[in-house]
Formats: sequence, structure tokens, C-alpha cells
Amino acid sequence: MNAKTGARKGERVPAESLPVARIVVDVPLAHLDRPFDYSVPSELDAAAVPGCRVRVRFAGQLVDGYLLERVETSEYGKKLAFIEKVVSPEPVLAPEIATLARTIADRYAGGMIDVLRLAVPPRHARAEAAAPGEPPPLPQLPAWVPASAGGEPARSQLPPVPADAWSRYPRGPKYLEALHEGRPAHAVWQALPAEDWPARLAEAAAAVASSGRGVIIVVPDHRDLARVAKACDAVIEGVVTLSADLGPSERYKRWLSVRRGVARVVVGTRATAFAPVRDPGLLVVWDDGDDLHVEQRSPYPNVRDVLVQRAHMTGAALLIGGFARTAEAQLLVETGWAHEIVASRETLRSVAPRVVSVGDNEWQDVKDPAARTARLPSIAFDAARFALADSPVLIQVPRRGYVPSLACGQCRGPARCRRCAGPLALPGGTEDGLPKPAYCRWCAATEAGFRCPTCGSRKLRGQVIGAKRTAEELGRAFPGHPVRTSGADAVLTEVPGKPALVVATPGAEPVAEGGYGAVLLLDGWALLGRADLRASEEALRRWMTAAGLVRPGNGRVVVIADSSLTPVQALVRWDPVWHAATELAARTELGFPPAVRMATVDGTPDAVNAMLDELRLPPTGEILGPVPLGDDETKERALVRVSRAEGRQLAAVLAEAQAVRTARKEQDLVRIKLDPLEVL
DNA sequence: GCAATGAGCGTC
DNA sequence: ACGCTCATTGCT
Repeated sequence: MNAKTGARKGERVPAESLPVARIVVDVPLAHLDRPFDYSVPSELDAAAVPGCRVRVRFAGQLVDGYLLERVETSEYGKKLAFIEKVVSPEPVLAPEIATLARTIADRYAGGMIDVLRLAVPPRHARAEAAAPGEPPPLPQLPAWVPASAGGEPARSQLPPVPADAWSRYPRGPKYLEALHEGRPAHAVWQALPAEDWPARLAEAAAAVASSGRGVIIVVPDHRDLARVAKACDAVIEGVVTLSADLGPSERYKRWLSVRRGVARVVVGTRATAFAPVRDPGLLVVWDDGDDLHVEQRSPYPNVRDVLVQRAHMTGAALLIGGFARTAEAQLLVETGWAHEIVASRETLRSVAPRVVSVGDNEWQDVKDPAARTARLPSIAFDAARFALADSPVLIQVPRRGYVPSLACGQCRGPARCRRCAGPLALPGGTEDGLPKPAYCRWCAATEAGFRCPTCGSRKLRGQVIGAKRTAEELGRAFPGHPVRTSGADAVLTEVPGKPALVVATPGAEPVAEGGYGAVLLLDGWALLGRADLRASEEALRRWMTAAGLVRPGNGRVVVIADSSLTPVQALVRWDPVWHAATELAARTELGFPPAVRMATVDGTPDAVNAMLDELRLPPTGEILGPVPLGDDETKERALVRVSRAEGRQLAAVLAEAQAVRTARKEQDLVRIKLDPLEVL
């Protein structure tokens, strides 16, 4: 007997203080997505701290979990089980990240534990033991005191804000000042062409870091990560980079240095949006339209959304930057949630490259045999030849393996369903020797009598890509110049500023020393014809990202696409804001995100139908489909759409219906995605 | 009338 | 994968 507790030897007794632990358990069932109460045995009292990893017996099995908080009593009513083990007293789950994970789970109709899987990297015991433990002392500066608040402000003790380069944008210096003073300023920034944007982001980060607060910068890929890290290292000490491919040990080590407050400025790829930076003062996402910013694991959150929520929760400032602007960012500007940071038209005129567009049929009239070999319009050919005298030329060609659907045979705009505006596609096979009529990939309606709403043509065109061959032919058209390629297999980061042809697929364009003399954007119609509502936005984003690498001043950009198309005009005028506003208006008209909230429900026909029956949709709720999902005959997809105001409710009813199904131990479950890119 | 057995379900 | 409830069964 233990004299103090009255317990027999070896018997566990609850801790004296705060004996109840609220635990989120690692089971992937929607109906178990809530905390469970456990008893903290006295011997684990010291180790069982909020945020630590634990092992608990749950329905007989030992499962992993996170301890959210210690409390005095439980509402459960029955006898609590004891925590079996504290894996490590390291409080890996910061309270802010726990709250964020709950918020994101609710937003995306998923489970908190799924979000935590994205937010907290797997433990590596040796890295945990080896990593430095003590954070450096915080600067003795009141991060929150604005410059104007009484007496001489803390500002005078801070290093000056390096705002010069930001002064090309009228609101730029003010924004950096706001960052420096710790105000929760939200901004959408469109970088000027050829802007050294990694340097600008580093300056913004420095403005915040100098006041002792944390910074998160999220970029799409490793090449951007390397550029931003280099720029940050030049102006800030102790910058940490995070990415999934570091390997478990190094990744966990660096992540822990962030969690422990040793590192305060973090640059990384998408999972970095959840990095537990202490006292975050600035959250940045660069090129928020890149689909690499969408997590590929359930519940498929998007970096921009995560950072918007996080800024909202913590009072951190937010910066959404890019050459182009997404409709989502435009909505943040139009609703007044974010200010825009853009250059004046005068500034733009003085630095913008000359962009010309050429219709994609016009090259056929070309007389020049070399230009014919390259299958280039002479204007593009001449621009390349001129630039090759002293500089590299970038040629952007669409990736192979696109599966575009149908376009208008005349104007090449995407062919859409007249009922729901979904993309039209041709089914395989024939019917009585004739091709089957087109059908809508969303609502399955057949379209026998297509008529283009733009130009009135009745012709449909199946899209073919010959981009790779086009790229190879370019080499022959410019003999004597080296041809380098950058694509999925081998991505180049940087090329020297010497004459060369650089053929790259979108997203793999290397940076050229001193900038490219010319940028040729080929086969625009292939980018524009994707079975994707975002095709136009995506094309402009990719064009601007490539064109942004051009040499400042006298660089030339040639886009091979019909000049009457909105994104082509936006590129020629270098007006991403106009395009985003047009895009948002069009989506509002058609009833697409971000003007409304949509969800896809994928699964076997039975599962999808059962799920839809279960849904207690809000008033504006509307179901499209289900329709067969791609080539997979066994799967179907339904679309659910509600007004933006009912977005939360949509996520809630989807989660609820999913919970009903997991509770029934249904074998075939459905996959839910909110505002998925592939349908936008 | 009631113990013994087993299927189903919730899971602290 | 445990242990609880509740229904069914079989014996007094």
C-alpha cells in the first residue's frame, strides 16, 4: 500500500493536479474527430505536457495521439482509461497550431488528425535529443507598440527598413513600415516584370524579424525556395528552410528548431504554412495560383487559405505575392480584407518588356525557311534571332500529357455545357460508325448541337499537342546555338547570360543571369484549352512567370495565341489586376468559386448516392451529377455547390454525412474536396 | 424465470 | 481489438 494514495503497489493513480488529459487520437474515422478524456497517471504527471505525443488505449488498441490540454475534471461520466505512455515530453503541437488544425479541418470537411499529419513531421528521436534546446533571448522590444504610441517609440532602436526597392510600388514603403511596427496588414502584391522578388520578400521579412517576431514564407518549389533562402540569408540571420525532401532526421531537426523558437524566419514549400513559428508577425505566399500550393493529402488544404486563416487567428500580417493575380486574391482585395500593392502604369510602362501576340495559325504564311523549320511566326523568329546576339532566349512549351477536352473549332475557346457550363468531352468509341456526341464532364448531358457562344461556330476541335517536337525543331532553326532543356525530368535552376536556346515547360523555367533577351511562349491555345475553369488564369500566370524572367528594359516577349483572348490581352498590357477582376466577374456570373463554394464527392456510385441522400444541404445547396469519374468506370463524381455565405455550413454537413458513414462502418467511403482545383 | 452464449457496436 | 449491451437459446 502507498501511504499517501491508498493504492496498491504497481497500481496507477491519477495525478494530483489536473488529472484529466484531453487527447486527439490518431484514428482516421470521421465520427471520432473530437478529443477524448484520459486519466494522467501520477508517474507521467511531469511528462504529460500540453502538445506532447502520447500512446493511449483506444477501443483496446494502442494508438498515437496528441495531448491538447490538462484539465481538472471530465464531462465523460464513466471511468477514464489511463494514458499508456508519453512518447516524448517535447510539446510538438503548439496551441496555435492545434487551433489552426481544427479550423482548417472544419473549413475542408476533414478531420483534425489529418491536418496534424500535414502540420507535424514524423518524430526522429535522435534529432530530438541532438537539437539545441534553448531559444535565444527575445529582444527587449515591445513588438506591438506602434510608432505613434506615446513618447519616443521603440522604432528608433530598430535597424532602418530597407524600403527603397519597394518604393516602385506606391503603397510598398507604407506596407513595410506597417510590418516593422507589427500591424496586421494584409496585402496582395503584383511584382513588376523582371522584379527581384526574392529580394523584396527578404526585405519584408527583415522588417518583421528585426522586431523579434517570426516570419513564414511559402513558395511553390525548390528552385524558388533556394532563391528566397539566398536572398533572406543576405539580410537576416538564422533563416531556416523546410521542405519534404530533406530526409526525416534533418527535416525534424530543423522543424524542432522552429518549434523551440531558435529559428524565427522560415522559408519552405507548402507544409511550411503550418510551421510553428513563435509569435508570427508576417505570413507570405508567393505565386498563390501555383497548384503546388495545394496539399495532396486529405483534407487537401491550400497554402493561401491556411495563411489567411492563420493571419486572422494570430494577428500576423499577410502578403500574397506573384506576377499574376488569382481570382481568390482579387476577392480578398474587393472585399477590403487586403490592400493591393501594385506599381503605377507609368512605372510599369518604363520597365515592362514589349509583349506581342501572334495568332497560332499565322506562322503558316511565313516565307523564311528557317522560321518554317521552327514552325514560328516570323515576329517570334526575329525576336529570338535578335536576342541571341548577346543573350539567352527562353522558349516556354506546354507539358506533354495534357488531357484537354474540346475547344471551339473556330476561336479555340473551351467548349462548355450549355446547362451547367462544365467542360465538354468526347466519349471513346463510335456509335453506328459515327463518333458519339460530346457530353458534359460535370452533369453528363449530351451535346449534339454545339454552338460556340463567343463566335457562333458549330465546329468542335479535339486538341493535340506537338510541343516537344516543336521544341526540337527550334534547335535546327538556330544552328550554332546551344539548346538546353528544363522540364519534368531535369529542371535547371539557372543559366548563364550567354546566347543559348532554353526550352522549358511551365514551372521549370530557369533564371538567366542578367535576364533573357527574349521569351517565346508557344502553343498558347494548348494552355488555354485545358478542361479547367482556371485555364485562362493559369495560362496568364505561367506566361507572366516566364515573361518576368526577361531582361529589364529592352527584353522582348512573344506569345503565340489569339490576341482577342482575355489572358493574351492581359499579358500584352501587363495587367494582371484587370485580368483577375474580369476572371472573378466571370466566375461570379457562372457560379464558380471563389464566388460560390463547391465540393466534389468522389466514390463508387452507391457510396456517392448514399452520401448525397445523407446531406442536409443549406438553402442555396445544389447538386450536379454524379457523372463517371475519368476513365475509371467504377467511380463517380458529384458536385455540390452553395453560396459563399453558406460555405462553412457546406463543410459541416459534408463532415457530418461522412461521420454517419464511418460510424456505420461503411466499407466504401467517399473522398471530399472543397473548391478543388481540377473543377475550378 | 433466468443463466449461458454470441453478435454488434462504441471506442474516454 | 477489447469489453460492453442486448438478443437468443436452452434448461430448470
